[in-house]
Amino acid sequence: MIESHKLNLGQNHILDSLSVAEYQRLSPHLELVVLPLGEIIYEPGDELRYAYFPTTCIVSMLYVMESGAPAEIAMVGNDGIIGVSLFMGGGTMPNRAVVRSVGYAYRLRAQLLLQEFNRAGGVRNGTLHDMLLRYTQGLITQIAQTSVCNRHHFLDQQLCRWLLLSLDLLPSNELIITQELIANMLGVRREGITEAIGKLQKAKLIECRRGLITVLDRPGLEERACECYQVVKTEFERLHLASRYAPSASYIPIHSGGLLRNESLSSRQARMKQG
Amino acid sequence: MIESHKLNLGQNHILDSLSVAEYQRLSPHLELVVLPLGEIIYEPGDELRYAYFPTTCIVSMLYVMESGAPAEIAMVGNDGIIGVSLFMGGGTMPNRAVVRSVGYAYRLRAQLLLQEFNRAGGVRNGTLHDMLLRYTQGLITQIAQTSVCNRHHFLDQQLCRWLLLSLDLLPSNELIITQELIANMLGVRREGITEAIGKLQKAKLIECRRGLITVLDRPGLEERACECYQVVKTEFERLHLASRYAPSASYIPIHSGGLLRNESLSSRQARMKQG
DNA sequence: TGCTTTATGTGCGCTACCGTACCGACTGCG
DNA sequence: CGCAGTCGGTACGGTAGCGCACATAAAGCA
Repeated sequence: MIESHKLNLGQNHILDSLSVAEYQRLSPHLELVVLPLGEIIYEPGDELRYAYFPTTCIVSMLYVMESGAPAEIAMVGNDGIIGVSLFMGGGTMPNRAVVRSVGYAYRLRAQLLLQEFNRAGGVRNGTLHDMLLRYTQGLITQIAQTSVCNRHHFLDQQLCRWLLLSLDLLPSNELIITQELIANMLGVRREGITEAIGKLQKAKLIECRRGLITVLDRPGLEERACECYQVVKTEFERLHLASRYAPSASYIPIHSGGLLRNESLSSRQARMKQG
Repeated sequence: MIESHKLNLGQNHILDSLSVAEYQRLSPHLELVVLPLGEIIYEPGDELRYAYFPTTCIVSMLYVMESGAPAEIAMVGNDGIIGVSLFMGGGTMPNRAVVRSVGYAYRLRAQLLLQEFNRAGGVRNGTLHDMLLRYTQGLITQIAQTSVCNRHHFLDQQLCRWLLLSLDLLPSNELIITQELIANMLGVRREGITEAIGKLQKAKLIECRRGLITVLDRPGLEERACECYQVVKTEFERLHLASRYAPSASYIPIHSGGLLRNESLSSRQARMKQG
């Protein structure tokens, strides 16, 4: 699970923003790990032993209801960190973090993160302390906007928002995920997603195969999405938190050829379906 | 607007938790102010000149959509602070903060808050820095749970949650608010609220007059509410953030006789209806 | 007092999404 | 290859909440 310390380094936005001194202190302790689809980073109430800085993976923060039905609170990729409760002081969270898209992440022992977080002398600009809090503020906006979107917008608009937010965390224009999982994330029926995807396909915005969605027309998606996507994206840019992959004005589609395709999609996803 | 520095002091949970040293540094700069219904504390993008520590008022964080329709993201009372963006580093937020229930709050110049926040030596336990971050984590849970609730639960359940959360921020069992405003907060039709309130009245859980809701049976409300209320409340208690008014196990109803009734309900509320 | 404003209650057709059921198609595995 | 398991498409009745249009009632004001 643990790979070279050098490979792929510097792909997480928070790590990229560290001062030289901080980076030198932390980098020896950063371990690059692969996070497989369905891996649970923490459960409600779990004390974290590590914080994770995703580079190519995407992790969902899910609330799992008493009924067992999950709902996505927020998604975290190479723009952020998993383990906010560590430095925010709560220690744990009442939700679950689960890997939604295979990929790499750097992990750092909780204690070391805290040590660096609390180090901060007088000046804080550009420090880890500063970046982590700014990221957390961005997270608040993402969560809040999800709430608004849940209430007010049509499912196909929500799907556009969700696709775009996911896409911004990925290096290609392909999303490896089943409709059932999307339904879980958005907290709706699987059939509803089928219908919404059908609409987007008819509009030539996306193209689908089993467990794979290819975005054909990103600007078209943005146009069709509700305001929520832009609100979140603009706020992240303002906070200097935008993902390394997030395109701003112009957009040139990339074809990865599915480099990080999941080996065993089905078996892994079984774990994610329920509590 | 500015009242005695001593009157009513020590009713905000964050201020109450400060160390003696911190309290001594800050208290000379805390101004007790009345926040009237409908007062806008900040608009999206506004740089804050003051942070506010509510004691008896309730402030809503609203997102105002492009259509002009508002939706409540979170509510803040004597358990928290208005002005999270100050210490989180973003400076501004993409939402609006508006007073939903008249009352008092302590205000503190932004610069002084930041100064104290950044002071923190090695030990942080029990400091303002610590409390503010822990509160912010609680806020995240509240926002996230609102999102889940929006998606999954019936309107009358959501109303129960909302009533209970509001009640926990108030010293009596009376809520001074119109159905129209509740509808705005929950992001639904006014008629929907009328219907939901009707159900709760039939169940003898509440009693209503124009612009006034009296809670008759709190345990009944809790039973009828969805899990979301308990999740938020439990998390706030775990983080030592519970409002001074929030009852835990046992509950004895209080009759204030409507001490802080709004003088001109209607005119004020006109401002809140739209963008 | 009577008039105006504002809050609340009610009815009715509409629709986005739900719950359920079922079927075909793709994929991975022996 | 053929089978089993999973994924995706479709259909259909049900319903929570919407949009609209009024009616009623309570509070404020002159």
